[in-house]
Amino acid sequence: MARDGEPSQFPKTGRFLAGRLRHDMSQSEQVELENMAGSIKTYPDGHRLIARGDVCDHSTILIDGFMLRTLESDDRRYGVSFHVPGDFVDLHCFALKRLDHNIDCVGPTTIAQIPHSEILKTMKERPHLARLFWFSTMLDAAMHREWIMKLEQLTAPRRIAHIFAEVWRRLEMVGLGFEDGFETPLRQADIADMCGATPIHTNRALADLRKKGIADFQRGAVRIPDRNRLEEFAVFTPDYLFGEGALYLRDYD
Amino acid sequence: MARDGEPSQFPKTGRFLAGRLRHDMSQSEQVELENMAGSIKTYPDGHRLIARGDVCDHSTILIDGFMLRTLESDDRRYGVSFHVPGDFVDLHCFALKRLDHNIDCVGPTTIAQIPHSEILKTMKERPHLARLFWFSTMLDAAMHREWIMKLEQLTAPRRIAHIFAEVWRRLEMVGLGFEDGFETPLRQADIADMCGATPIHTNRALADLRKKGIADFQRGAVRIPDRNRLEEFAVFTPDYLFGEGALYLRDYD
DNA sequence: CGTTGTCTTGACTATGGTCAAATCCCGTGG
DNA sequence: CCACGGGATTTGACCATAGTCAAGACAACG
Repeated sequence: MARDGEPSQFPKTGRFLAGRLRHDMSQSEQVELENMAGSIKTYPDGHRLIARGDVCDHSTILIDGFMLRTLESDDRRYGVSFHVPGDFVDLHCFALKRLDHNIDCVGPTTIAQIPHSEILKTMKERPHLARLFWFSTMLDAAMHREWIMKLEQLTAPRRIAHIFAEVWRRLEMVGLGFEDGFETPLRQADIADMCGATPIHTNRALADLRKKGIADFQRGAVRIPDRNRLEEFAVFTPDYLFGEGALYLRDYD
Repeated sequence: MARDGEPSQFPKTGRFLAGRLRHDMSQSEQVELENMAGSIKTYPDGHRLIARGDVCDHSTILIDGFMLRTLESDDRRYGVSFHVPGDFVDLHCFALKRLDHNIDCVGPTTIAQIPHSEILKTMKERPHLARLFWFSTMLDAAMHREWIMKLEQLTAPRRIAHIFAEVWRRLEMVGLGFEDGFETPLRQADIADMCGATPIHTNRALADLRKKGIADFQRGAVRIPDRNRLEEFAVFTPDYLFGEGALYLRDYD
């Protein structure tokens, strides 16, 4: 199943850009990146790795587990994006200095951190690798945009189906998908936060997906009998993930 | 009214990052940027500058007028973000190569374009300026995130109020706001596209804002009697714009 | 003046929120 | 092994927000 991203050779950063532009990284860039990453750390479910407004001097690569980017308002938490292994979750804050959002762990997670001084050095000495870093943050922006459209376009059951479709694809890109779905520590309340619905409505929407035979979400795993049916229901087109497809990049220059 | 951004000295790029990190640009960087920009062009209302999937070898700085980033699905147009003068509207595509979205003109617009070869040179020779470019794209991502939350959190009248509050502030940052509101060529249908509502519902929501005395949107201009009331109604906090406020950046390093 | 696009209004339906309560699930302690 | 407790999930009844279809008013422009 694992296609790209060699976690064995590069245990900390082997999944970075897997399925996208990893093929455009030279061996020496891959080694360089791996060496930039500091010691491996683990966090429990629900841990808030970074809070809005924190000044940060390092960025985090997610090795194992899942994370949620969140914003808070009126005592409610809103999910703005979801992260899977290989994602450079807060590279944004290298350019922004302060992060405008929180980074929350969903389930137990394993990470490594890269000091911003290393990234600055990369910008000065390795413009090609720097551009790949930039690319990875632009990928997040493209996913944000797609999600904005989907929030505007879709009803709750379809929004949830869209989340499932996207996460499944992204997990496959880093070698973590299964034939019939994927594993996830998400709770219904997390999904509610992610699609801006109440937990109660989310519950009914999940029941609807189950009844329709589109997706069966149960404690820790999503089973999807028919990918086409799911993606059609969710009006999901994977181009914006910049994997294979209409927007796929062969390489730079 | 104009605080930052000196369009006289730098007619093409003088508003870039005005109100944010422009103070962190050296005189030589400002000159360099201005020189990178090609000839000035104008486009009519509704012109689609770039379409999703286009491969681009230059990026556009908006000098005058307004633009809308849009995505299309099921024959409907969805606005994902709005742009004001000084915005580097499609710098994203330097890193992404193909753009995942469209760039549409709202009203007549004036722009200049910067070839990607120049930006590549900047990355190799001027890492500090390159980082400011990156910053400006991360600003877009931060605005996307805020908008995701607002879509999840707010009803239609409040969404519209939020758009007004944000656009007003951003126009002020580049010296184009007025005491009591701002001018805009937006139609009700555009606002509908931007907040994911039907034109009919948007019309009622605008009537609601008018009745409440929060904002009066009329052909080409928005009049806002009381900023505090608008921002409170919209649950608007300007931090995420990275102007003055909790997330403000003094400078890099 | 009529044509066209934009805006406005009305009546009805569907999607999602709120409050309240019941049930399920699983780890803990007896 | 079984009762207990707390979090997570499920169900029901009712209300609010937003979409749909249809039609009318308004304004700008020829």
